[in-house]
Amino acid sequence: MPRVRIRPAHGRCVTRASTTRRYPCLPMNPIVTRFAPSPTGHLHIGGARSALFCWAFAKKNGGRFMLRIEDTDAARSSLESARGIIEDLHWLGIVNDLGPYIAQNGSIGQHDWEAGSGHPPVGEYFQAKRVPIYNKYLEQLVRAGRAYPAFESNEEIEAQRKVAVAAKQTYRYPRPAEIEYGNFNAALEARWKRAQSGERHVVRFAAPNEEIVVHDQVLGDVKYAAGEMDDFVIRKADGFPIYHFAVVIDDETMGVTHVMRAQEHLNNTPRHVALQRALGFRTPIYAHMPLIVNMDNSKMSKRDKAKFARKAAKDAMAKDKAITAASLSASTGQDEKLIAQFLSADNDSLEIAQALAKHFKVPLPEIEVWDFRQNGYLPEAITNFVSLLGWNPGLKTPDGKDLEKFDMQFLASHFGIERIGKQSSKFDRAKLLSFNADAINALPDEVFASRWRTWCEEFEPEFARVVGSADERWLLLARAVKPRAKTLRDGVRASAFLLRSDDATDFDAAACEKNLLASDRQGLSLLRTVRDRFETVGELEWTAPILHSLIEQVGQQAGTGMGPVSQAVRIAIAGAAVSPPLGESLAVLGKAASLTRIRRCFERFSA
RNA sequence: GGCCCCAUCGUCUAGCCCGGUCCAGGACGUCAGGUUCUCAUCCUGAAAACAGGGGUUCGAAUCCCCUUGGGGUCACCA
Repeated sequence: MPRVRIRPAHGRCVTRASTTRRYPCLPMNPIVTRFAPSPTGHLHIGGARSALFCWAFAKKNGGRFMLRIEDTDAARSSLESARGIIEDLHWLGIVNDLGPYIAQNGSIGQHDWEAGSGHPPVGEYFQAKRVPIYNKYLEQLVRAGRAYPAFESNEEIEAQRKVAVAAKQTYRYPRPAEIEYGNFNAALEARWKRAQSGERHVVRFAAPNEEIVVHDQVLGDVKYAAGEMDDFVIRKADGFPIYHFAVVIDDETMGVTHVMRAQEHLNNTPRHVALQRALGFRTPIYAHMPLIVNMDNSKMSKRDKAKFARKAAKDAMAKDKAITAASLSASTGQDEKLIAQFLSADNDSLEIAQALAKHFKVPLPEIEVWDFRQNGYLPEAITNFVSLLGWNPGLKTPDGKDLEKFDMQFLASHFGIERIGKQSSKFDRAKLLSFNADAINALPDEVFASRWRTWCEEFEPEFARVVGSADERWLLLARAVKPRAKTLRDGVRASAFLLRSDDATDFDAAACEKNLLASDRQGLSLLRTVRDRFETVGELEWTAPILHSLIEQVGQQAGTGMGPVSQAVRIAIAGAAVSPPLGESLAVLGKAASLTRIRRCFERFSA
C-alpha cells in the first residue's frame, strides 16, 4: 500500500483542557510516560492501547517510555506473567526505554536512568522489590500525622460495609476520634508502637477534608468535593503498599511526568493528588483515556471468555438434555464439580472455558494480545486499529478520505493528547479483521511468505511440516493464499487441500454432482482430457502459469470455457469446490501427487 | 444508591473549542451490481446518524440549561 501524503484537515486550534499546564518543576528533564501493568495474566488489548499511547507520546516529544511492574498483590502476581507482558509489548513494537526487558539469554534485565541523564537511577522497576522505599515514605506520613495504623480485621470492616450497603449508604471508614489530622499525637504514637511490635494492622491515610480538582488533559477539570474521600488503606497487613500509595511514590521517584491511563482510574486520581500533597510531591500531568468496551457495552475483560464458553455450553444443554456437568467432565477431562461451579457462574476458570470451547468447537473471544497473535493477527494491524480507538490523527488522504492507515513511525511523530476523545469506544472485531486483511495484503509476497511461515511454525507446526522447508514452496503457496487470508490462520485454512491425503477418496457430494456428474458426466470427461495433457507435462514445466494455460486451452477446445474444467480438476485435487487458484495449487502439489489425486477421483466414480 | 465521566450512521469516527461552506464527510459492516477458474481479493453504487426538550442567535451538530440514556468507580485488586 502506498504511503499517502497527508495534509491537515483543518487548522484545529489546540487549546482544549488548557495545554498551559506544563510540568512546572523540572523543565530540563525529559517527558516520561509509563505503562504499569499488574502481572496477573497476559497483556489485555486495552492495556496494549494504553501502552501504545504512552509510548507514542514519549516518542513524539523526545521523552522516554517506562515500563513498571505493579506486583504488590503477592497472591496474584507472577514473574511469568510479567515476562509474558514484556514479550507481548515487544511483539507489538512497543519498546520501553526504562524498566525491565528480556535479554538475549532469556533473563530479565532493567534499563535504568544512566549517569548524566538528569535523573538518578531508580534501581528497581518491580514494585515488590521497592517495599523499603514505600515504608520510608509511610513512616514520614505517620510522623506527620497523615497516616495511622488501624487494627480492625478485614472481616470487621466488611461487616460494617455490608450494613451500610444494606441501608443504601456509601460506606466510609470512620476516622478514630483519637486521631488528630496532621498531628503525631500520643494516641498515634501508641498505635505506631503497637504496629511496630508486630501486631497485625493496616496503615490508613488521613485524607484531607478539602476539594480536589484534577486537571485532566482529556476531560478538563474534574472536581471532587471535600469529604468525598475516606481514610483509605495505603499499606496492607502483609506489608505491601496498596496501589495508590506505590503509584504515587514511584511516579515521583522514577521521574514520571505524564500519567496516561484508562478512564477507570479517573476516580483514583484525587487520592493520588492528596497523597502527593501530603508527601510534598509534584503532581504529574494526567490524561485519562476512554475505555474500550465490548459491542454490548460491557467492559472488555478476561472473564468474557468464561461468559462465552458458559453460554455455548448452556445453549448446547438446552438443546440436548443428555449434556450435563458429568458428561462434560467425562468428555473434557475436567473436574465435574468445577464444571458445575463454572456453569452456575461460581467460577470463571479459564482452563474450563478453554476445554468447553474446544469441546463445543466454538472460538473464544480474543481479549489479550496473545489471543490475537495466536489467531494470526499482525502486530501492525493491531496497533493501527487500536490507536484509532479513542484517538485519530485528524488528517485526510489526498483524495479527501480520513487517514486511518498508518504505522508506528507515524504514531511516534503525530500522536498528541489533544486528539484523544472522551467517549468510550466499542471494540469492533469486524473492522480489526479488515485492518488485518489489509495489512496482510500490503505485505510484499516474499515478506508475507516468510512471516506466515514463521507463524505457522509456531502455531500450526503440523501444517508447517507438510509444506516443508523449501522457500519456493512457501512462496508459491503464500502467493495463492494471501488475498484470501484475513488472518495468518486463514492462510492455513485456505491451504486445507494440501493436508488432504493423495489417496483420499472422499469428495464433496454436491460439488461432484454439479461439476463432475451433471450433463452426462461432462466434468469427468473434461477431467480426463486435462489428465491426458498433464501427463505430457515435464517435471520442469510443472509450474503455475503453464498449468493454468493448459487448463484454459482445454476449456477453449471443449467450448466450455475455463470454468467447468477448473471445477472438475479442483474437485479431483481438493475434494471440494473451493481451493486456491488451480495453477498454484497444482504446482505446490507437484506432478506426481496431482496425478495420483486425479486417478483416485476416477476410481471413485468409475462405478 | 453516592460520586465521577460521556452522548454524530449498527460500529470506529471527521466536523464541535473559533455557530453559517453540513438536507453532516470517511472507514468497517450490510445490501445491490461488475471483474474473475471456485472461494476470496478488487471495482462501482445504495441504505444508514447530529438522543429528547428548552433556551441564546438572523442562523446551532456546533454555545448554555434540563431530561433521558450509557458507562466508570465506590477493596487489606490494580
